[in-house]
Amino acid sequence: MLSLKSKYRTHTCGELTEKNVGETVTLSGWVHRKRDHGSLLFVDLRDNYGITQCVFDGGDENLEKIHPESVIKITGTVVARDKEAINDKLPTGHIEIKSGKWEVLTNADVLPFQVFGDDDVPEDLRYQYRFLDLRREKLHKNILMRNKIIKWLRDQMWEMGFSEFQTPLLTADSPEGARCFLVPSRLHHGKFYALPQAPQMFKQLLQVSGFDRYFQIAPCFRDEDLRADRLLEFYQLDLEMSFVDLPDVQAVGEELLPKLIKTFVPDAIVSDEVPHISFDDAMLKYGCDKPDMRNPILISDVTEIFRGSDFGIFANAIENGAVVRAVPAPKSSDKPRSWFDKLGDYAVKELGLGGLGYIVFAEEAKGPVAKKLDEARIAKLHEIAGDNSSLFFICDEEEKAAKAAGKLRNKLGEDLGLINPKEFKFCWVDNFPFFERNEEDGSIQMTHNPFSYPIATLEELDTKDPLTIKAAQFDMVMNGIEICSGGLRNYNPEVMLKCFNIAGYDVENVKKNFAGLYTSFQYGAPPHGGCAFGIDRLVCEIVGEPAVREVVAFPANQRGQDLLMGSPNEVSEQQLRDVHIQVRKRG
RNA sequence: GGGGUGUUAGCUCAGCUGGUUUAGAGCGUCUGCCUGUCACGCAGAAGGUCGAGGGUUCGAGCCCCUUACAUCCCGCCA
Repeated sequence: MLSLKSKYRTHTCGELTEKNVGETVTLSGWVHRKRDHGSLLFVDLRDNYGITQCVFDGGDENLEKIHPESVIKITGTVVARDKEAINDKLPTGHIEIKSGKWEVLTNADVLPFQVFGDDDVPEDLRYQYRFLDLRREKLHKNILMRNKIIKWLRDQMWEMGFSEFQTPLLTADSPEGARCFLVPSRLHHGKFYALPQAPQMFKQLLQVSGFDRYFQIAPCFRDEDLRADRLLEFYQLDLEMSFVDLPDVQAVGEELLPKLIKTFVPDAIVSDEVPHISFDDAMLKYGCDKPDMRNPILISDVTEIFRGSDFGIFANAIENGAVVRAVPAPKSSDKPRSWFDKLGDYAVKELGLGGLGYIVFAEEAKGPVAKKLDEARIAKLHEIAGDNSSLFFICDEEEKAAKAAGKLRNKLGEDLGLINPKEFKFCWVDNFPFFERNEEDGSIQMTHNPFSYPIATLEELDTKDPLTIKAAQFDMVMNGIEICSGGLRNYNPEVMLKCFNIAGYDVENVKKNFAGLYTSFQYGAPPHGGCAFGIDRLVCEIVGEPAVREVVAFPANQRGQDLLMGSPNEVSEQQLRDVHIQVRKRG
């Protein structure tokens, strides 16, 4: 390994121990903290590798005045600390540097916020001084962890026989999905490059090119509104394989993910099995397409129990096509009235429901809904809920009811403490519908990206109701977070044209929008499939950060600005002229 | 584009139902003291257009309206 020694240091700030006692050493780093006792001065010196305490016996007037975060070089002798003075919190806590000489390398001004400690600091200040923020312990650790995870993932992919590729960042706008970032072309008047939303077509072309197994730690760009878990530019572990069926692609995820968590979260309880859940089942039982499998609550459809009952609101709605979904809350029968009222508020405010009906199954069935139902119906509901539980009812049009029930399931799981944060559970969600009906104009459109393969023969595509056709497409979900999406690709030009045809596109359109890929399919394309893992989100889960910006060194803020570099910014008139652009007036 | 929450010292926050003349505390900064601290301690000082603008009121940090900014969510987006 390359030595870390230089004219600035003989050791790092994290490596000296009792073994080094008596040695004369030189350290360089940031003044983390000073403790001034008059004629005795302690300086904690920090670098990437750790913190070492330096003592100036007799004090030092000049050093006392220096600001924290100034960079200094200290030469001194390693001495063992007295027993009482040992600091077990530091790896170097058994020794200290009895200092002779020191020298300022660079001075720091008064800081806009403290590097030491874990004070809350406003986001905009943190971004404006990201280099200071990155010195702080938590963020510094997160970034180093990300570093290790990416190296580990890359090693795993190599071991599994994948080859690593780079694909263009200046490419063409692809017609589906998110908005692209555009880059004007200087050489081609009025034309634009687009930054890739993902290297989708390139990785497929690499399959057609015969490379068999592709992977890339790929930057992806999407010009959409941001969230805590979304960035303008983010990274995916992108992979693609030839001559595979769905289970072959999924095997990569099953091999990779549980092992990843076990490697980087030592106290995690990781379940190796990755159950398959169909999209329809996920929407019914979990109320979303990314169920958190740690949550034991299962949603039931109880439409038939309420049909024709005396509970008029539901019975009438059912006649008009609504469904009723029941969400059980285990061991909640002793909750006070206020708990139920709060959930009712939540349902109205957050879920947009008219209200939240419920039955409490204590000694007897209680609650306003129970009064309206006969014994037989109550017995059936009791069976679903279990003893000492309550059952919440959501009645609405199917998709809305399912989604609201899913959100309630998540909230109950959290509120009732049913989720163990140390646990990591996975599942596959598959059998997504290939087509869906456009709510606005009633037309048939593709649900997923246009590259996925239908689970249907050409003949079935011709004869079956398109809405019943499923896609060879899957998501991998970890603890309720979608961490991977993939599937088999549509490599057969005939099938591809048929699918586009059903969605209302003609041959010319396909040839135009997918020119390169479509052409390549005319010359022998292997059956292929692949997927992509969201690296930023994975790192978040591993280090326990809810926000993806906490695991990226230089993220844009929620408005897509980089306050440190000042992007996006205006450019000169000449630069605009070079790329043949005129900025329109606002409004 | 829409909704929730927030904005008081460099930073974190308190400030009751609108009414102690001078808006408080901790951290940081500055000055002084301190030989065993490691969140060092002690004494003192500086530091405020209460985001901005308008309104209600005898009186507004607090109530109302407008607006800016931040953040989280919906739409959008894998």
